[in-house]
Amino acid sequence: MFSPPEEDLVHQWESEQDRLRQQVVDVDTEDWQSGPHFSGLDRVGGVDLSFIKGDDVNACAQLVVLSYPELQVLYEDSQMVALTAPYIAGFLAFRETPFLLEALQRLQKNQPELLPQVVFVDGNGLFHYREFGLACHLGVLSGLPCVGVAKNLLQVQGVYKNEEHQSQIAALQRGGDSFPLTAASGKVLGKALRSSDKSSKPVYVSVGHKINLDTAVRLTHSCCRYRVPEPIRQADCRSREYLRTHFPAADTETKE
DNA sequence: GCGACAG
DNA sequence: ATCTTGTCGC
Repeated sequence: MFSPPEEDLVHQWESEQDRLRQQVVDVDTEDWQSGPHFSGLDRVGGVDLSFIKGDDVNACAQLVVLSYPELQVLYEDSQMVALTAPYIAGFLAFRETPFLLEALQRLQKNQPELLPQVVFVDGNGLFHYREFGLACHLGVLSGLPCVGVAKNLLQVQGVYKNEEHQSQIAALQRGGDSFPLTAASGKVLGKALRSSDKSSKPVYVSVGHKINLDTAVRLTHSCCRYRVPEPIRQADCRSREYLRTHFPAADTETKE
């Protein structure tokens, strides 16, 4: 009768994820996705949030739009926001999505011609406890194609970071090589991708919305100058720089 | 108690 | 997410 507040919150969030999950489209829906070189794709977006050390409330929400295939920054939006939801593994979207959506809406209102045709999200999509990670959440709520790219492996649904996984990583020879992340159910939830020849540590790609897994993996590889896809890397770099210049040493603030 | 735990 | 410099390697 009196369950802990956080437990109630989690239950509420789980049902919300179950409801929204039915709206995920895990196949290609755009013309540019069919071609071998994504002809027709001109703009790719990237989103990220950066925090001030020791402050888990105030963050800089970042949206960038890059040209494709040049990967030059066409648009940048940095906005300080105050997060309300706590971070709970499996529910990252409830903490970050509202502010990423706001950034996309600002762009649609001010320069709709620059709206990205696909958005790279730092985090997972279908590769998730309940197959509805941040990339799916943002995709469904925005209606835009989204790709989830996580830098670390989430051990879910029977996918483990064991010796077998390590050997599969070792077998990735060149940038573009990948192997599937298969759930105990047999469903492929995502792929581990060697994003460049240089980086031996893979990134984990999964479908967010309106794109199929193999297209998502090919696209991710084509957007990588370094290990992390350029849209996400730029969003990360620029949001961190924003915090550096607007909140210099916010940690060692003079106190009496 | 121990290990996991996207960002 | 953030705490944190240099360092080993190509």
